[in-house]
Amino acid sequence: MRAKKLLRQSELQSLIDYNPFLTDQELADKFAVSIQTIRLDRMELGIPELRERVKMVANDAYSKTKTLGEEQIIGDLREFDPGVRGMSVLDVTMEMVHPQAMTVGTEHIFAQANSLAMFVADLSVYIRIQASIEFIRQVYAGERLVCTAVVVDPGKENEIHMDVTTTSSDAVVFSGKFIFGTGRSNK
Amino acid sequence: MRAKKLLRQSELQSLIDYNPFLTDQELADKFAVSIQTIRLDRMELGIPELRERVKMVANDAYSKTKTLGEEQIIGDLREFDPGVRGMSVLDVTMEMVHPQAMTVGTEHIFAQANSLAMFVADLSVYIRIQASIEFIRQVYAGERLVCTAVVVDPGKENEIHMDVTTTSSDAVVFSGKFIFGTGRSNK
DNA sequence: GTTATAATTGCGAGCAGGTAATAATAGCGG
DNA sequence: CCGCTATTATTACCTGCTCGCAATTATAAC
Repeated sequence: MRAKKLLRQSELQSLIDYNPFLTDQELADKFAVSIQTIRLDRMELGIPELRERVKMVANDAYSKTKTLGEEQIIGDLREFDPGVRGMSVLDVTMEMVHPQAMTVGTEHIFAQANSLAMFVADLSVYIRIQASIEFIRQVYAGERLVCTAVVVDPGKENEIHMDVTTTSSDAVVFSGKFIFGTGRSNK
Repeated sequence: MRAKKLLRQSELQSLIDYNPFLTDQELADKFAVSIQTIRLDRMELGIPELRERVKMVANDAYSKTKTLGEEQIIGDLREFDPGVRGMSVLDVTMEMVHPQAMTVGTEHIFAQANSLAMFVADLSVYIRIQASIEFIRQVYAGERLVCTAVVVDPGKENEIHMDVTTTSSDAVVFSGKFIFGTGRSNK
């Protein structure tokens, strides 16, 4: 008797982990058990009700897309000399890796570099951006990416040139040259 | 009177856009109006109830972390000829724009292009990627980005060359040349 | 001013997906 | 067979709505 219950509860746990959008009724059907049993199981396992689960997922997602959407800098800004140079640090989390390869999507590496460069250049609006970039090696979860952006040629009118390099424990993983066309004289 | 209503509705729209977790009661308080008015406004604007909104965010987030984490393609794959060419479509949502400038972060445009290119090249693992890219103009929420990736030089050993172009209603917003170093002979 | 029309507000019922509490029943181990 | 756990049933209540209908208030039209 006890075995059956434990089995069901562990399956319930992973079922809900996998799909948090299931109602108690649906779960009860899957296990051919009454809805009350499911509720008891949830209580014993400390699993909140559907709506709370959905809310949690939504909140997670929301704060995640917010940090990716509303801040300028992807990663933490560590050094900053406006119009001159800047440095940011990005810790690679599991969410950033493609599970099959276990490597970080290059879009994240690019996003860190690009956002830092734009922030240093103080460009929320651009006319045109050109870049020559290179991803030198793959990056794995747990690595700490240190990105440095330096303005190299403030000479030309309406253009800001910038060198951006990302390293992980002193090995270069990304480097790029950015040219921002601003449509304004970069005073 | 109609002016007041329209103003409130547009504010309501952006309020909910900004924070979908508000109940009708909370919204009614903010506008110093009855809860029924809020409900009428929501209906006229086609805004679903709180729980539906939360569910949508959660679903989005859920499928997003899945597509961004478990699939290679950011955007919807529309055409695909393995090793030859591919096309993907990405609808720009509010979450992708930087609110100050109302323009899309270039990292999203890059992510679409890069992931499509890697998918067409069938590269989950790379040795080195070089790219020369250009963001030609800014992109705003609501635009539909159509990205095309074409393999242009399958000649060289251990290298895949690819041209990637992103357009929005037939105007080019991004173009890039990617060179993937594979460390394998591309059969 | 006096209507027509639009906007707002106020109920009451009902629904989904629960919580909480309490009671009845089934199943098995000793 | 007794006792205990597991399961099921029942009921009341909750939130955040929808739906339908009526009443009131504000604004525009004549």
